[in-house]
Amino acid sequence: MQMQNLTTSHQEPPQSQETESLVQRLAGPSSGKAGLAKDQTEINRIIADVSKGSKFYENEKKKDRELTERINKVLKTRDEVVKGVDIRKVEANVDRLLAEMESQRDLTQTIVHVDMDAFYASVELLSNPELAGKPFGVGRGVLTTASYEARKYGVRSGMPGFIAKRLCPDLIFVQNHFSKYMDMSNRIMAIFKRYDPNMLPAGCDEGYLNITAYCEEHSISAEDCVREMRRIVFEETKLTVSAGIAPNKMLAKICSDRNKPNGQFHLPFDRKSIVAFMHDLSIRKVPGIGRVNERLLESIGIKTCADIFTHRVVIALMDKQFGLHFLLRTHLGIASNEVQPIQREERKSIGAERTFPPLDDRDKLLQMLEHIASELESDMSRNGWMGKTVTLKYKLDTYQVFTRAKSLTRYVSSKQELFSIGRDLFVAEGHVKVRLIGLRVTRLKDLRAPSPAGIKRFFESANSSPRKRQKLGSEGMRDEIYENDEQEKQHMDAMPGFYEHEEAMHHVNAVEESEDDQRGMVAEKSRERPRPPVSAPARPLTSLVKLEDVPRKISPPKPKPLGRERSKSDVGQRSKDPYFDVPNGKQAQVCPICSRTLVTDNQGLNAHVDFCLSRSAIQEARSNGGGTSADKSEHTASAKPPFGPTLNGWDFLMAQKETNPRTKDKKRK
DNA sequence: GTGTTACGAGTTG
DNA sequence: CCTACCAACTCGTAACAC
Repeated sequence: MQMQNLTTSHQEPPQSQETESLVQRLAGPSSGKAGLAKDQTEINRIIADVSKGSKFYENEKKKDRELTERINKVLKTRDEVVKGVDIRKVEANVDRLLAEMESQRDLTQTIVHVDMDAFYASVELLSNPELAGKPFGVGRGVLTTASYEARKYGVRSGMPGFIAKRLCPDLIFVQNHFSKYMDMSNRIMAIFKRYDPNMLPAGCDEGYLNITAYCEEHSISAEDCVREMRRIVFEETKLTVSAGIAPNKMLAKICSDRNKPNGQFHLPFDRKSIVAFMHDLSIRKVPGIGRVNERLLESIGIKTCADIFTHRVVIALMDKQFGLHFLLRTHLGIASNEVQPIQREERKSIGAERTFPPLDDRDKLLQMLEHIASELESDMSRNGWMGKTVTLKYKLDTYQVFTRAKSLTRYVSSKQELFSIGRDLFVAEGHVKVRLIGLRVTRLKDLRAPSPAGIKRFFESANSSPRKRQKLGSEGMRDEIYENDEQEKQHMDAMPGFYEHEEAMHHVNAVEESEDDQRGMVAEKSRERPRPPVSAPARPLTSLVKLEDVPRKISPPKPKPLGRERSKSDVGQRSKDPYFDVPNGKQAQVCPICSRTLVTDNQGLNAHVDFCLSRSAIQEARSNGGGTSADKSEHTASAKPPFGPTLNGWDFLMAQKETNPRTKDKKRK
């Protein structure tokens, strides 16, 4: 929902480059969204005007600049990488990969993505019919959603209230009523489950279903089935749903947007139609491609999924940056069609954070932090988690975000421990003016044993929605900090969707202790590792020094993805650039995909030597053993599609040629 | 060499 | 009048410590 407001730019006109792309950035997801807006450029202008000069704006400007820089590097890399390679050959190899993917295409499952129309707004409408036909937004400081009338003015979810008001002076603000949404969500999901008990909720207002079996059993067509489902939802709740029917999740999701308010779209289940469908599709529509990747891809000429094919050679040569595998699949319209509820075990972290009016009073901030620690504690105990790494996160009033982590030898979850660790981390930062502070715990241990009967584990009690509960609860200190906690409530209600559901799903199993798995006990020593001596100044500097002004030596820049410059803590450590660190190859060969030189080390791991792969990457690949995360070697997707792959580029290669028999052994490790 | 820690970036709803 | 731009989560990457 939100702040993708800062979409991207097209080739910015020469005049004021920055401004152009910035204006777009500040503007809106517009590019994608269906039928809104009178005149998007006018809207963009207003938004830019209103934001002008704010800290937020300045920060966006900076980020925009950084992105532009990053793009330039990408282009440069491209020019280098293209030199001297046999384009034809690369092309042929990619085409082979494509053919292989094509042969894996599965059209047997009927997947549906259902998506409620303006969910919160619709729910509000039910209890307040007065609002019918009027432009209104739900939420206060930040809108969680907007009625369709409001959208015509360019008002969107995630937009700050004051900007919305500017765009639409008559805008009515309605408060969030969270529990209502949750109740409604439960009712709706229950209906969906009649069609697929195994459905995958993906937020409180949407989900994926596999209706293959249902249609079969009831001898009904997919379209009729979905129509009926939508009708029933409407009859039972008076809310409308849109749906997409397709052979996999990605396509279904895109399709559900096609006839958005209260409609459905069925994509024919044949290769030709699918490829045609993808042909003109903006890559931005593809789940997993956000505003940054959109711009990155655009810079090499890719705007639509058809362009992926056109530029496949460059993508192959720069797999690392773009993710060949993922993009090829996208081009073909191939993605996962697996639908099943999220399993509890999949959770990797749990946290809490809070935004407030910028504050630099240490005591108040610590109070805040303590409060967050206690929220987190109850969240964790309520849901049965403990964890070994605690991460502090804070955002300066300049919107710059930092995280600081501390790992422990034991699992923690109590407020006391969380707070004291968080406090230490925070205090070490010195004097800072902050607008957000939060804690997150990772390396989790699940206190609720893997349930033997994993079936009933989801959704039973969705209203246990912890986050909200807590926040509504105990707010002793808060009043001291907040003039009125209106805004605060607003945050509480800000984005309930997904996580609440997940929590809900997790809620069920009985608590039972599992023995302390000591797997992670090893690096005891390393945890005690002192902070890099030089790093202190690297912290966000308090006082008057703006971060950008701090000389590099002292405050190294944030790493930039393409050729990472090394993060703060690295200052003064190694001096070589690991990015170009060439592994000690035992044998070299020609990469079958891109024809660059390929080095294979004595462990059977492969790397291209002209760029990208560092030793640690190799190490990681090695330690990854299974080759799941897509063999960190090259030619695997680096873009992380939310829809799981079925085959990755490297596997394919390996299967193709019997090279490196050892690779396999090693991988099985 | 292996395993671990730390931090920024990116996406989503 | 002023209002003042999210939260949760995952991933990739580099460095450290034995």
